[in-house]
Amino acid sequence: MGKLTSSSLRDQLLDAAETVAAREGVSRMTFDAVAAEAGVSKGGLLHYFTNKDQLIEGMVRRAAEGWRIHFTSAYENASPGPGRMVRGLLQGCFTDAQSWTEELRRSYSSVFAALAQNPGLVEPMQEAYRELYGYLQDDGLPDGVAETLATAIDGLWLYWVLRLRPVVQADLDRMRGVLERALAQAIESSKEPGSETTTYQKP
Amino acid sequence: MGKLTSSSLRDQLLDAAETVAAREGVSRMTFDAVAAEAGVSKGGLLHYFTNKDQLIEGMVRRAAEGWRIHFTSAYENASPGPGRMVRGLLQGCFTDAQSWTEELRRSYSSVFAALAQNPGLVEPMQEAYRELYGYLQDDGLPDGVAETLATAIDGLWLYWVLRLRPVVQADLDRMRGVLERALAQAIESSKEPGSETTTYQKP
DNA sequence: GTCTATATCAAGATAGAC
DNA sequence: GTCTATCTTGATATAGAC
Repeated sequence: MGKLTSSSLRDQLLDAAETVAAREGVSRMTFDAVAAEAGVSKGGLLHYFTNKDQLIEGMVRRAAEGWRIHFTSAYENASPGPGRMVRGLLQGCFTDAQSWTEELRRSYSSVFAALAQNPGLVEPMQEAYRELYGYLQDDGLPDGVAETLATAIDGLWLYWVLRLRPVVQADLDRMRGVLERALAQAIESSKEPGSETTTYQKP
Repeated sequence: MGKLTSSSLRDQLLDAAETVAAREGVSRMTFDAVAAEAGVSKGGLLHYFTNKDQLIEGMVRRAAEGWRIHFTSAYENASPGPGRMVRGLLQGCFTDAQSWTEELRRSYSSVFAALAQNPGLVEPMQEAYRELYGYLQDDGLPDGVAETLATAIDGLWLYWVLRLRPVVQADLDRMRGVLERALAQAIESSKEPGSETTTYQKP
C-alpha cells in the first residue's frame, strides 16, 4: 500500500513515524528519530505536525482508513449471500501473510502510540471497528457467529502485533480451516428456517 | 487478587505502576507518578527497581504469573475429558466480567509498557502463552479447534484492553453461547473415530 | 531502607535565518 | 517550506543525609 515515490511528504513522514515506533517501541518515537528516519530535519517535521498529539492523530487516522479500505474491499470481493463479510475477511486476512504481518505491526504501532500518549486519540480506529462490526452483525449468520469468527481472526493478529505469540503460516492454515468449516456450518444452519435465534431469512 | 494489606511493599509498588499506566497511559508512568501513587518517595521506589527496565520486567513477570495461575486453575476446575482447557477458559473468563475487566486492563498495561520501552521485556508473558497453547494443542479436540476458540475469547479481551471495541455483558453472553455450541460440536465430533483430523461431517 | 537534593540528559516546542 | 539554533521542561538516575 502506497509508500511509493508518488506519496506526499506528509505520508512519508507518517511512514517514518510508524517505522520507528514498530522497530524501536513507541517510547523512542521522538521527533528527532522520526525526522532522521524520514531524512528531514526536526523543523521540517514540525511544520506538518505541530505537536505529538497531531502526529499520532495523523497516524491513527491513516491506519484506520487503511483498515476500513481493507475490509470493505474484502467485502466487495466476496460473493453476496450469508457470511459475506466473514468470507471476505478469511480471504483477505489470511492471504499474503508474509508481507501483511509487517504492515499490520506498523499500522498498529499507531494505536500503541495513541494509548501511550492519549487514549482519546484511538477514536478513529474505534470508528473503523464500529463499522466493521456493523457489517458483521448484519452478515446473515446466526446471532453472534459472524462476530465470533471475526474476533478469532483478529485475535490471532493481535497476538502477532502484541508479540504474545508467534504467528507462522501453519497457524494461519490450521485456523483458517477451522473457521471455514465453522462458517460453512453456520451458513448451512442459517438456511434451515427456525434453527437460529435471531433472524436471517434467506430470500 | 492480592493487593491487600498483607502484600509486600514491592507488590504495592507494582500495583501503583499498573494503576498509573492503565489510567494515564504508559508514557506518564514515570517514577515520580508511580512513587506518588504508592505514597512513597522516588528514592524509596528506586531502591526496589533501580531502573525502568527492571520495573517493567517486574510488572510483566507478575502479570504473566497471574495469568498462568488463572488458566491453570481454570483447567483444574474443569472436569477431565476433551476440551478441558477450553471449557475452563469459558467458565473462568466469562464469569464476573465486571471486576475482571478492570484488572485485565491493569495487568495488560505491563505488556504495553514493555512494548513501548523494550519489546524484549514481553518475554515472560510470551512464556505464559506458550504454556497455555501447549495445553490447548493437547486438549483432545479436532486439530486447531481449541486454539481457535481460545483465540476468539482472548481476542475479545484484547479488544477491550486496546480500547478498539467496547465489551459489554451482552457481547460476552452472545459470544459465550456461540463458543459453547461450537465446543459441544467439536467434542461430539472428536468422539467419532476417524473424523477428527481435518474434516467435520455434520451428523 | 527511605528520604531530599541534585546532576545529567533528552524530548517537546519555539524563533528566526535562509 | 525547510533549516539550525536554542529554550524549557521534566524524566532518569545518582549521591549522600538520616
